[in-house]
Amino acid sequence: MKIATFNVNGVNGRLDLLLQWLEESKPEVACLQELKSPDDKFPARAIEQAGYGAIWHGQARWNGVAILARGCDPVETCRGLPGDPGDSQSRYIEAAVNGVLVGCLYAPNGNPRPGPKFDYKLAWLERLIVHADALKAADCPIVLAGDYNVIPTESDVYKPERWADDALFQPEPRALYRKLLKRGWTDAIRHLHPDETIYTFWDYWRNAWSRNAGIRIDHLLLNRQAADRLAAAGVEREVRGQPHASDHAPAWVQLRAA
DNA sequence: ATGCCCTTGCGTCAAGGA
Repeated sequence: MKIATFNVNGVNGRLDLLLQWLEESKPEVACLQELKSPDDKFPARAIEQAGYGAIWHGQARWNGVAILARGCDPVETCRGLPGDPGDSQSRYIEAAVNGVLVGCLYAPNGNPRPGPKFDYKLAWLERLIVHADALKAADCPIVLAGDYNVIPTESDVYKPERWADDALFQPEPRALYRKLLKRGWTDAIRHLHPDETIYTFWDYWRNAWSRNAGIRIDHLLLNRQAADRLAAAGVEREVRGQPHASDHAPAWVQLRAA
């Protein structure tokens, strides 16, 4: 079972690229972020014609997350990250698909720092830890996939000093990410490829793609049951190199059947 | 210290992204 996460940077603006990717990559489950689309503009018909059932939590202009399931409908279990009724940003959606619980998340960027956006990022990640703890009660494989907007270590960035002042690479969000791992979640890609240089995002600016000036911020975190079934994981870099591409590449895991 | 590039929206520039 292949589960992928892809920050599409505009689900309508890049619909053709998304459909082409679904056809070629054929994930059983696809977690999408940065839809940049309100709910009523989500391209549900085109995605259905591509063979995918879908649930989505959109928002005009920014944010927005969706879960796609090949040949079936995801069974929604949660919409919006719990823990703050005042949080109206569409950054979390969760569903059961063929016995696997999948959380699709888009963590806040947090820039500029310091300031309210950085505070919101830290509070959001704290809430994610609380929710992830609660999920552990479920006796099934769980995958928390998405754009965490956290560069975990110096190995995950082409030039650490360039990102030293950026919210993505601050000690606080990195500590929260480590806290998640310590509580029993496995960073699938790093687990299988401990020494490889792997990026999932390349800035549109400064020819970052052609220089391979990337960072790794899209992660798939696995609970114990999912980690026990982990067969392979990687990043589909070639997607980033296409014309009119998103600034992120899809990342994926392959889980063995139970 | 800032811009760089790219998206969306009732837009003709602003705001957000990372």
